[in-house]
Amino acid sequence: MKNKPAFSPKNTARDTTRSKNSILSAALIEFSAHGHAGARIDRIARQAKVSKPLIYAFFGNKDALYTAALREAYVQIRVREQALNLDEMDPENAIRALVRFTLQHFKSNPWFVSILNTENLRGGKSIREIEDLAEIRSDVVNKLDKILQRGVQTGVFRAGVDPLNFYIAIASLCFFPISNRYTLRTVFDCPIDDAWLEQKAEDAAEMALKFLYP
Amino acid sequence: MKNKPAFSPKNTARDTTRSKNSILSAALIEFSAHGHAGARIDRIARQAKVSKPLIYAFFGNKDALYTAALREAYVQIRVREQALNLDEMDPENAIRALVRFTLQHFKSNPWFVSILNTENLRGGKSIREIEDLAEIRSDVVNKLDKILQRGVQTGVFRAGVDPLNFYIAIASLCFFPISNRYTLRTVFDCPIDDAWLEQKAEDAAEMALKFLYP
Amino acid sequence: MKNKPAFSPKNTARDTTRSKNSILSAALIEFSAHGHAGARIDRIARQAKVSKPLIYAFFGNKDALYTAALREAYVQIRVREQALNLDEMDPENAIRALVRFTLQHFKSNPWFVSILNTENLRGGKSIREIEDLAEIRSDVVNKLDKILQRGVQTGVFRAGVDPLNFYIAIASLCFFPISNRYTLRTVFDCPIDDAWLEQKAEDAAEMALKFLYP
Amino acid sequence: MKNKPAFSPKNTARDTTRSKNSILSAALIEFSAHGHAGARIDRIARQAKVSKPLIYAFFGNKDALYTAALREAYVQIRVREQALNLDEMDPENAIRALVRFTLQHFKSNPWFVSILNTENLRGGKSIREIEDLAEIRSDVVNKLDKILQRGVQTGVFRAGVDPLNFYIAIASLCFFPISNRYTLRTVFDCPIDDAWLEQKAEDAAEMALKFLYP
DNA sequence: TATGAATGAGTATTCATTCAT
DNA sequence: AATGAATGAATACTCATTCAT
Repeated sequence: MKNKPAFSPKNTARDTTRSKNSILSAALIEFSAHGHAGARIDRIARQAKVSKPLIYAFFGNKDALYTAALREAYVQIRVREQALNLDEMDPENAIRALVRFTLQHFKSNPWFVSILNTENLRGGKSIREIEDLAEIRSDVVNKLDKILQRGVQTGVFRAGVDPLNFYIAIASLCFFPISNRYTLRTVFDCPIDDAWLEQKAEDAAEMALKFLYP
Repeated sequence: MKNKPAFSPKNTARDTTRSKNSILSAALIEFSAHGHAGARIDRIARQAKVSKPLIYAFFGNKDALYTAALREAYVQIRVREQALNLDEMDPENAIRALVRFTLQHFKSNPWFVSILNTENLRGGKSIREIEDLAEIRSDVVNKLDKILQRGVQTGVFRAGVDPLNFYIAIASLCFFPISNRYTLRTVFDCPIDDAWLEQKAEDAAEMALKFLYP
Repeated sequence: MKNKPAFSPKNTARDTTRSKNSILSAALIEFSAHGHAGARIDRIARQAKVSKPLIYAFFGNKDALYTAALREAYVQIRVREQALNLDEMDPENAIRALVRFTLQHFKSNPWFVSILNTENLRGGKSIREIEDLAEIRSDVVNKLDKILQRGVQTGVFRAGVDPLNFYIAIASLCFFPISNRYTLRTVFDCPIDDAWLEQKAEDAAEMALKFLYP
Repeated sequence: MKNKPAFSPKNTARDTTRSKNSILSAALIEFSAHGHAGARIDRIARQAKVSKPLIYAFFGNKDALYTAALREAYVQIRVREQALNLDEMDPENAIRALVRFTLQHFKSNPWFVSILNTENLRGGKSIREIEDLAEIRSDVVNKLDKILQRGVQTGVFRAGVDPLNFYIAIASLCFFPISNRYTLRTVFDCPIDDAWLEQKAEDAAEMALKFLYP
């Protein structure tokens, strides 16, 4: 019981960070899987391999933990967005890449889709509380703006397209089929498998491009 | 105690129906406002002005009530869809009208958006249980199909556009800005008021049409 | 399981009252035995032979239950006070009887002494909330007033003694030795048994009377 | 991390005492403000500006800390009692001074009143544990004894009055109006301000003296 | 059909206490 | 001597569900 290795003096600070991150990851999973009301602190503690009181010591209460998890969701998704490099492609292909990436992004991080929906179901009660909004804001709109400008310069795109509204359109086309996959599947009796989503991405890219052409 | 007046024969059947509908309406409101886990049978009973045991007598348990409310949401939304008449318009205007209607539809029936999201958050656990799917399926895809065919015939639209996929694209463009209004508002700092949504509808119609042109 | 006697239709209303009273009695015992913070809803439920949710259904929360128990303590003590009849005694004996009764009263209803102390320890937070103060107010001061007036008339008591302040003095002399019996016992090493308290009552009566003589 | 300066040899003994006293003061405040069950080790630690483990290192557990705080209450109150000098007054004035002092004493040290009540509510569980009772016992009874003897000698007081019982009577008259101020205030609708208490002291002195006269 | 009373099994949160350094 | 991190065992309170009538 007392055989902790003596060569580990850095324990305190590091373990705290590890515990906090562990809790945050577990909370993110739990809240996106069960929603705000359905999430259980018990499960988060078990998943994070810490005790419940530690969660309360670090985060205060369920609401604050949820808010922290929501923020973490954005932070993680923004980190993953960094990987996207569109500067070297020609404008049309950049748009195609952006659309494919966006859909793929939502598909491979379903907890993000879920926690977004959860938060909107709550009327955005918690996202308003987040202070450091800079870390939450997406850089993609800026990237898109550059692509559009390049396209206008080369004459392949028409001018006057608002990058934010255009990005929201792309996000809509990519988010909805994933977010609503279960109801779509039953109501329209379509498979919603990888191939189907792949096709969605192609359609969306096509639609986006045709909207941009002069 | 069991001396209900014998001279009230209509009581039984009619009141039963009224109670059931009252419960269903209350449940729809409650589930879309609070999600599945956050909904409270107590509140539904109070809102519907019936006792809790009556709810259990009619619907069995919370899950079954939720499923019934979900079904009711679709039924109601399909009823409202009937009002839409597109046959008399020329194809382009019909598309424009369809897009505007769809966005308006989601905007004025936010409980539908909410309960759809709730159900998808649950992985579609309940919608699978609904038996009478015919009543749930939308007729809009058929209407859209006819428009597309008319457009192809008059040469204004290109051929080969799948009506279902095209409808899902339109739904995406209309659903997402409403469904995600709260996070969009905070993250992108845009107003999401009526004017903004109006503009969304115009953009969406434009995008849809350009996708259809030859 | 379904063998409840058919001849008991009055059940509902009566059992409710019985449950409420049962809870109230248990709460009174629990709060006076353990103080406000030390009291346990669990124990109250077990003692009252009802479930915890029923307590919450009837009383709302721990604080409200405590307030109700405090009120009940006063109500019960006032009821017991009614038994006291002093009109037929001569003034001096009436004072003696009043003092003896007061001490005996506190001695045989120790939960009253305890809950009074508990409430004062709380700064009177709850007694302020009680609405129907009439039921809580003691009639003893009025009775005492009459005795004093009779005594003044017969010349055995001096005039000008305020009945309320005089009653508080009597209450002080009777309350303190009982309320503080445990610390007194240890600090002054005196027995604080029935005989000792009996003697206290005689001393108090003597002191009270000498204060009244002209 | 363990680089406390070696040139601080006084540190050990003196700081220990300071920490202990700091804890004790904080505990006294906390226990008298919230009772035994309502007191929080956390708050005591914060108030005393030490860590919780230090409290446990010094005192063992909550109960032992409470006992130490109770003892400290008596010690402090006895220290304050030393100030009282009655030898130079004539017996009647000495009694008056004693009564006034006693009431004033309770009024200006309300934590003493509170912790006494708390301990009695606990059935004296902890005061029994205190070993060094000598330090806890009041010297006032001895002082009072001398006054009574002087009064008997000068013929102003009657003989045969037991000083302990008489002191308890005085304590009763002074303790109760302060201890029970909140319930008295509400039940009898009297102010319980300084003037009222002042009057109480005069009444009590008057009552005490009349009890002593031959 | 309809309901007020009642409850078992949770659920967020707290608190005295200990561990590891 | 001293502490930040951590936890087992409650504790007030809730909620879907059922009982008795």
